[in-house]
Parts: sequence; C-alpha cells; structure tokens
Amino acid sequence: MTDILKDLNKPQQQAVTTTDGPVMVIAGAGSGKTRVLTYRVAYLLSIGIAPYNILALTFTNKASREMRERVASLIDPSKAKSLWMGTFHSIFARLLRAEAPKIDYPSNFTIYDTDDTKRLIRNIIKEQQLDDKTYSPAYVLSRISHAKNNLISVEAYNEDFEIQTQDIQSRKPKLGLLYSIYQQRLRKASAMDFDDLLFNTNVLLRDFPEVLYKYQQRFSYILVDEYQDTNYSQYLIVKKLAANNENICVVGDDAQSIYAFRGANIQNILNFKKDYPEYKLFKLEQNYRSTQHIVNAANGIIANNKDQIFKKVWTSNEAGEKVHVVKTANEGDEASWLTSRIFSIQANDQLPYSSFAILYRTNAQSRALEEALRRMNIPYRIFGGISFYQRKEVKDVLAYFRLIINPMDEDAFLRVINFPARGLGQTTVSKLLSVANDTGKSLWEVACNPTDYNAGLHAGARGKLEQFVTLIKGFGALLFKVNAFELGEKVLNLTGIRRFYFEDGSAESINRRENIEELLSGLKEFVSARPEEEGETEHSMRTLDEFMQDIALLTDVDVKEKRQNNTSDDSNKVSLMTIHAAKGLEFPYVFITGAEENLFPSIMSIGSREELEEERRLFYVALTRAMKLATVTYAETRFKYGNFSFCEPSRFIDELDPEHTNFLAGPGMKKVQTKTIDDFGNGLARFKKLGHANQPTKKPEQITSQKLVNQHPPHQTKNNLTPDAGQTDFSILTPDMLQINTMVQHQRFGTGTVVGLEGGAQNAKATVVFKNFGKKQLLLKFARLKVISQQ
DNA sequence: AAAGCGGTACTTTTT
DNA sequence: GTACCGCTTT
Repeated sequence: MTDILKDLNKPQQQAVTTTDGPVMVIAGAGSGKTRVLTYRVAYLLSIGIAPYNILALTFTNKASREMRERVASLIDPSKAKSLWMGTFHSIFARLLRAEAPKIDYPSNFTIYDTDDTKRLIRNIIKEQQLDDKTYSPAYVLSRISHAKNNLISVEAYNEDFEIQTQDIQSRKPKLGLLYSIYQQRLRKASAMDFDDLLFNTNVLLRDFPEVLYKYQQRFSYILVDEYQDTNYSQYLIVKKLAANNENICVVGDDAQSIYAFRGANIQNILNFKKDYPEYKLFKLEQNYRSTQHIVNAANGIIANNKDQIFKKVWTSNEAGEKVHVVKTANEGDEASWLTSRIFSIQANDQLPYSSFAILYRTNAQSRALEEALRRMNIPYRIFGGISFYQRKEVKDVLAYFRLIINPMDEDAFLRVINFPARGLGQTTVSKLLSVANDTGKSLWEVACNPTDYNAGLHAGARGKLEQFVTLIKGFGALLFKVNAFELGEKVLNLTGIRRFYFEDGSAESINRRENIEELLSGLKEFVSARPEEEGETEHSMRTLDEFMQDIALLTDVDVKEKRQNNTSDDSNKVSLMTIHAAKGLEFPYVFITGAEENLFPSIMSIGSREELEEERRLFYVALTRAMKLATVTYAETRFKYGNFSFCEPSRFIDELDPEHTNFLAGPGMKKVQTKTIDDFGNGLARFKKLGHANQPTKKPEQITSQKLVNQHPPHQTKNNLTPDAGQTDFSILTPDMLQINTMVQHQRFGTGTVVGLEGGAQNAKATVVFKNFGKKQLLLKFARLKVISQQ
C-alpha cells in the first residue's frame, strides 16, 4: 500500500494519510480530486479500518460507482463491497428504511421522483381551486424544496412571521397551506420525495439520540465528495454523524459550485473552519489536465468573482494553444463552423470523435448543432433529455409495481386504475377521490370496500373495480413468492399492458414496446446478477420490492451508462451536453457555444451578483473541461422562441485575458473588443435571505421577424378523406352488428378488424386493429364504422 | 375515447 | 419554435 502513495504528489499524499481529525481538501479543476478520495479510502482499509466503518458520500451514482471500482482495483475487491459508499439520497434512504417505524413511516415507503411530485402538487393546486399561473407547480415545488433543504418544517413555515409576510407581499399567501397539504398527502401515500429523504434523516437523528449514537459509532470515518454542492440539510446530517470523533474529510472546489440554484450552499465550505477550528486544510493546486493557456485563462475568469477561497491553480503541462474565440453570424453558422472544424482537426490529427465535446448553456441549443453534425455525417452522442425512467410507458409499468408494493401510493393508483382502459373512468375516480378526501381514508381502502363507504358506484363500475383490486392483491400475494422478473412478466400480461403496446404496429408503439422490453431485461438482469454475497441460501431471490428500491434513486445517466457498456460502439462520437452535465468530465477539444449575453450568462441570472458569479463558475467549469484546446463561439443573431434576436458577446469573453486568448476571424467577421447551528433554527434565517426568485432586470433586445412564409402548403394528406371523397355513406352502427373478427371500414383509419367489444347502448366501444393505424378504441356513437365483411 | 385546435410559457437540474 | 394544457368535436 505504501508504494501506491508514490502515485501522489505531496499535498495529495497528505490529504490521503491524515486520517484522523477534520480535513478539508480544496481541489482545483483537474487536480486529481477523485484520485485522492479513492486512495484515501484504500489507505484507511490498509491501516485496518473495517469497510463498514467507512461512509463515503457522493452526489451522483456515477461518482460512487467509479469510486467503488477504483477502490476495488487498489485493494481487496470483497472489502470494497461492504463500504458504505453512495449518494446522500441512496445511503440515507437505506438508513431510513431500517429506522422508518420510528418516524411513523412503513419501511416500504415509496420514493416520489420530481415527476410524481409535480403531479401531486398540480392536483392539490387544482383541488384548492387556485390559479395555476400564480401558483405554478414548478414555483410551488421549488419553494417547498428550498424550505425542506433548509429544514423548515410545515409548522415553522406557517408560524414564521417573515416568511408569511414575504408570501403575502408576493401575493402567494397560500404557499404555506400548499406545503402543509402536500406533506399530508405524501404521508398518507407512505411516500417521500427526494428532499424528505434528507429532511427525515435529520428528524430521526435529532429526535432519537440512541439512533444517532449508533450511526456515529458505525461511521467512524466519513468522506464527502463535492462538498461545495451540499445543502444545509446535507451539511447538518454530516455534522451530526461526525460529531463524536470528528474523523471527517470533505473534498470540494468552491470555484466549481454550480448548483446553488438547487439549494447548494458554498457557505458550507467556509463554515467548516468554524465547526472544526483545528481542521487541516490541503490545497490541490497542480492541474494535470489542461495546458497552461487554458489553466491561466480559467484563473483569470474566476478572479472576477468576489466569493472565493484563494488558490493558485497551476500546471507544468505545455503552454499549448491559446483559447480560441470565434464570432459567427447566427446559430446555424456557429454550428457549421465548429462542425467543419471538428472534422478537419480529427482528419489532420487522426483523432477519434470522442476527443471532442460541444457544450451549451441550455438544452434547446442542441438542435442547430445536431443538424450541422448530421449534415456532415459526424457521429455524435447527446447527453440529457428525457430519462428512461421518466418515459410514460415505463412509468406506467413502474406505477403498477409501486402500487403492488405500497397500495397506499395514491399517485400510482391514479396512474394505473384506468390504464389500460378498463372502464374505470373519470366519473368513478372522482367518486372514489371525494369519498377518500371526506373520510380521510386512502383511495385504496375505499376502492377495496366501495359499498361500505357508500361510494355510490353503479354495479358495473363496482364489478370492474373489484376485478382491478383483486388483480393488484393477487400480485401483492406473489411479491415475496416469485422473483422480480417473474412478477414483472405477470404484471405485463395480466394487466393488458403487453397487449396494449404489442398489438399495435405504429412507430410510436414500437418505440414504447422497446422501452418496456428494456425494462424487462433490466428485471432479468437484476434477478440473475446475484453477486456472491455472504449468507446466501438457495432460497434467496431478488424480489420486485428490492428492484424498486434499487432503481428509485437511479437517473438517466446511470441507465445510459449501463446500455453503453452493453453496446460499446459509442466510443467514436462527439459528445453534446449542457455544461452542468459536463462537470467532472474532460475532453481534449472543447467547444463552448452560445457565449452571448442573456444566454450565457443566462438572462435569469444577471439580476444579482450571486447568480452572476454562479454563471461565471459555470464558464470556469466549461473552460477547464478542455485538455488541449478550448474554443468559445458566439453568434450575432440567434433564433429564439420563434423570433430573431440580436446578441451581444458574453461578458465572459471580455474577461478572457488577451494573453491567453486568440480571437480568430470567424466566417467573415471582425474582431471582438476586447455559528453553532441549532438544528432547524439556522435554516430559517438562510431561507429568508434567499427570498423569492429575482425578477429579470433587463430584456433581451428582440425584433419580431415577419413570420416566415409557411413552408408547407395547406395540406392534403392522403389519409384525410372527406366524407364525399368517393366513399360510400358511413352509417351509424349498432353494437350487435359487430362481432369479434368483423372487418370494418373507418373514415380516417381505413380497414381493420374488430378484436374487442365492450359496453352497451350509449357507450358501446369497439377495439379495432387497423391495417395502417394499429389498434384503436372507438366509441361507436361517433366512429361511424361500416361493416365490410363478417367473420 | 381520441384527435384537433388555440392559447401559453419557456435555465441549469447530481437525487 | 415547440411542448404542453385544456377545451371542443367527432
């Protein structure tokens, strides 16, 4: 072990071997931060610390996975397995499951993601009959989230004079009420959102000293990665757990804090000094990643920030090329200029396309870039977008899983009760909802005994509801009897989801089908990938319940990683992503696009110094991703929200030191000018300071373009037959003329075969598979089907 | 039940 | 420009 210390420079070595007492490591970009963390863990193990006594907290699953793998390669892999290493959320979700009853939650509580949460909030706003412009779900959520991250409970929120005044002044006096109802509903559903995982951990550690003591003993060595990104709630958990022996090591870089908008608090770095006066500070200042010009240009940028910890990042790498700055006429030119540039560099230097990254401030910018890359036939990979687990079809299946595991889960219940359609529509659901709200019972409870609660359902609805309840109960009985994959298969088959997506031939359905297949193979992998862990009996089997716990805190990136490992051919592609997504990554050639005022820095952030400094740190992060060459591009005009707008070059371009910058002539362009925290108390003060969102002070200069001439003539699609387009009369049919297998003709969908019939009289419905349009459910009252042939 | 229409709003987002 | 929502029509 001692010889691996040779891989480290002096301050890195100190950061690794100073194991006892509080340690803070300020790690400049590219200075080997991850290396220090992994070596420190390996070092602790090598001096005899038991792996289960080490708690290592990261912000992403990816970071924790990488760290675990790297530790495993340095030392005994079996030891690496029993480390407490993971994201804040996953580690404390695990802890909460073990201790849930203490805070009145069942241990099978559901974790709501942002999507579920938004649905719930939207429903509450609607129920309260509030205007969803004043109370936009996104705003309400961010307000609640900020409160929770600063440990302000519902009670504290509603009792606090200043917060109340603020809300009244901004004419949103009901925020406190919404917060209160939201928390009630989560609890009723036995659900926690992401912020609750941390909030409730704080409650647990505050109210149960014996629990706190237990975990203080267990986690005798604590490491925290990306400390600059911790919020108050996370900060306090760490502080409490470390209070006993203070063997705590935090690693971060204040210059790379780019998540303050989500509640991260750089103050936590500065507070470290106060909390642990005898702490040791190590600064990693040697950059191993970038050229001198890049490092110096980046230093020059960050020097414009007032809030920072002094450090001098330097490198012994070659001087390299100056940072390039290029001006183009518009976003199309920008895209094609940089695309041909990438093409020529890779051709000249025989580089794989994976050496290049194109970064942008907002996802919307990717389109023009993608188009240019496609035109040039350059392979690329785009990061971000809709997460696998967020896709509708995947969420639908997962909602069944959630309901099986936790029938109290209201969001899941509402999501699946009529999917696939089983005649339990809006009317039935609102009846159930009103009973549930009136009696305070869960929807599930009411659905199980509709008669007892006088839900007022018709016999038909009652029958269907009973079928549905029985179906879910049946799955529930199997939860611990069959493995996750088998149960998943049963759910797909017996609920009709499989039929719903698989009999339909439309392109969209094929896509959805593939995603469902992917989910299934995920289940299969999960049940078969039983790692050789200690204490396994032949009975051991991985259940759906475990699967859901596993994926609850996974994100898009994690799924992609997995897929990538399977497919492999992604190595030769240009990477496109937001700067946020690029954090922690490095590329030989980096293009930073859209360096324009109001875009980067974002118009939303130019109102306050704090927010502007965050944008600047973002620019710093972008620059320091580059190993060999960083190129900054901007456009004179950009098509935004359907309008052309004129753009000013970003102020960050002016801040680039000319000594390290090369202003290239773009396509036909001229040059540019050049305290002791008493638990929940302190959060209140911090929260108030935050106040409400800043109003933008400046409007982008915009001209309204005369609308471009509509490119398509008024359409005359072939499928858009009018009744008089040579078709015979479509008479209204009565259901009894149809049977399974009847061939029918539809005005728009053409010919098809009846595969199902339901309902009678007014609401008779037929399920028809059309040759060209796939499966449709049609209300016969409107569909005007014509019988072509029987049988 | 599903499609079509018109109005509206829009950053970043590890969990 | 487009994605999304709610309302209307079939």
